[in-house]
Amino acid sequence: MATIYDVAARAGVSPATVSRVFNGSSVSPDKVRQVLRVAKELGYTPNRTARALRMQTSNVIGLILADIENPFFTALARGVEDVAGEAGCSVVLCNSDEDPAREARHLQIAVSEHMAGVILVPAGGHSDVTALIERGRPVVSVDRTLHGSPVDSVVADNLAGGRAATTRLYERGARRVACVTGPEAAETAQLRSAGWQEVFTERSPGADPREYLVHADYRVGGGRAAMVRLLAHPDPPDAVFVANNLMAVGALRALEERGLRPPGFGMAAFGDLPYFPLGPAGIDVVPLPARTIGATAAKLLLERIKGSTEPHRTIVLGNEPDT
Amino acid sequence: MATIYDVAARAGVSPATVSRVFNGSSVSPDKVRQVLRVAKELGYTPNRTARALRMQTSNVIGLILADIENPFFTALARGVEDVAGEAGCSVVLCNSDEDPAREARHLQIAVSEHMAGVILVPAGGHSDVTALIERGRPVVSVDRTLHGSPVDSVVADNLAGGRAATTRLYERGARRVACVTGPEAAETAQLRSAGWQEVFTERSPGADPREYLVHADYRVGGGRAAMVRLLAHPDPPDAVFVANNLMAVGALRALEERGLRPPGFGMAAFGDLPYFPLGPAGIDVVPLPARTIGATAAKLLLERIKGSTEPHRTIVLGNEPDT
DNA sequence: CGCCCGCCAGAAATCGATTGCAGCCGTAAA
DNA sequence: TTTACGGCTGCAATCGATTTCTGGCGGGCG
Repeated sequence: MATIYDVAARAGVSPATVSRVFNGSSVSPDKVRQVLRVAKELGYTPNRTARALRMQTSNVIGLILADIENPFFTALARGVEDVAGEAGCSVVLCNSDEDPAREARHLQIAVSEHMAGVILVPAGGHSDVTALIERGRPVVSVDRTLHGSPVDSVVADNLAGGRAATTRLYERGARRVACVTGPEAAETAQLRSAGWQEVFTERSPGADPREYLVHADYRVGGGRAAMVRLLAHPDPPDAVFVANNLMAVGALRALEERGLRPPGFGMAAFGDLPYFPLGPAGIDVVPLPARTIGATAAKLLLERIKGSTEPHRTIVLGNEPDT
Repeated sequence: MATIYDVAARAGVSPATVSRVFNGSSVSPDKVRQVLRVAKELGYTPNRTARALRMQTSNVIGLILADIENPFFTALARGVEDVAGEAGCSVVLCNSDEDPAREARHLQIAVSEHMAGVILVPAGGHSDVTALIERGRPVVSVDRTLHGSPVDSVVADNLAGGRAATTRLYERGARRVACVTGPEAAETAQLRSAGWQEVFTERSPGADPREYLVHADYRVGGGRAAMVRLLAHPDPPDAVFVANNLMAVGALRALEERGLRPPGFGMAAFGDLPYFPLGPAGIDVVPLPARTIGATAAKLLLERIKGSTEPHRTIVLGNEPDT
């Protein structure tokens, strides 16, 4: 690998000059030309490690996802990449798998790799990002908020979405709408089911919401099991609001196994169904602008990296599809 | 951030000793204890950037994917992560989006970030990995082989899979099996359709294979369009072999729009359908062990990183599901 | 004609870790 | 008692870039 010294020697200048050529300080035009020519000849690229060490920062931003196999998160990642790429940053992606320990390890790496900033889907609800913050590295949380830390957040309107989805099911004639939501600890799960519950208590006044609400794990298997449980109720629901995409797939499977399917059995889902082969097919989808969430988060992060010190914001995006 | 000098000063030893404590050289037991205590007090973590600069290598391995939104690749990524994580390496994931230019940029970064090695889904068929190789950084290609470079490869048995899928459709009574495959430039697309063609010419001797083979882009939209074209044939097929998961989804949509669906209209797909809500539902799936491919590649890469100099291998994995 | 200022370029310090080399000390062998 | 040896330890060089400081040079102004 050609270093800055090789270029300097061959161009008959000092390393400082070469550095200045690449970092836009004042260098006489002929030396600029000279240096660029040699650099091209030698195939020189600045060593990012050395640069990061010296500058105490890099142009890499970290993106820590909770589940890399969930299309919602990968779409979000696309949004981040699009914006970051345009700004000349590279994105490195890590997978916490909803495990706070793995998340902590990745955050640690972000610090010691001098990443310029981090976009994080907090796994535990109490992720510790102080190490980043102390070093002036901005953090943006996405999909879920991060309490008690000075970070920006970008989330969907979970409460309104839950409400809207449930309302639509009732308007389509459902008598009793159940709810499959995520883990109790998950903020999104709470909000989405809270939206459901508001409408449920109003529209199904006699019934006990607790009997029609099941917490699962936001994954296919969990959604299926939850649906099975709901169908076993003595007075079973005739529609269901499922709080995320993967569980909706699971719930559909459970229904299918019993010969049920939308729209006969009403279903609404929060977030677009992944690669659903059969159009909407009677399922009400509350759009979740994954890509926009990612893009917005990336913009916020880049602003912070550039030095913005505005008060920290939580941006709640409406439930509209990605453009 | 506490540095090695802070620890050294506070523990009353030299930085060299601190370094040796963390890198397992001989240090007297009491100094070890002393250093570790101080390190914990100060929350010291070695600066990976500095270390990478000095050692000319890091324990980060790069994984460059062609399409991060394709569940096949994310499953593959999981396989890589599982193995690498166990070996104490971190994985950073990049997305080339099938674009050789983006891929080149990521490879460049891999070099200048001193990554220990790279696992690559080659985008163009002629990816240039010489920069890595020259520096002794191993590269493993996955899903597709990389001609002309000294790298290990891990691929699925595309030819056999194409053959098997097509055979099964004929055995289920199909009269004429069409094929939707990937881009002409893609090796996997060629092999899978070659498998199909072998069986097709044998079982449908009168017909011209070229009329029943469509190249598309390995994405949902492309699969749908391809299927539409095939159905417009004057003597339309009554079954189709689709060469990847996403195009199968698209093809299903096209069928659905015309009131067709498996198993009435035969369909076989190469690779598991993503989050398919309705079990197999009459679709023949050639399993593609995505996770195993990733895990195998990671093992090969780690061996190379450890210094193995065995001749380079191409591992062809059979079409069996992930365990 | 002399002085000052601005522009350009180079020398050298710096970021934080690793590591070859050399010195120190204690013990065992001669 | 001297020599040798081996285990610890520290000094200082090193990785490759950035950046401050300093100095040379030329031009404009008094």
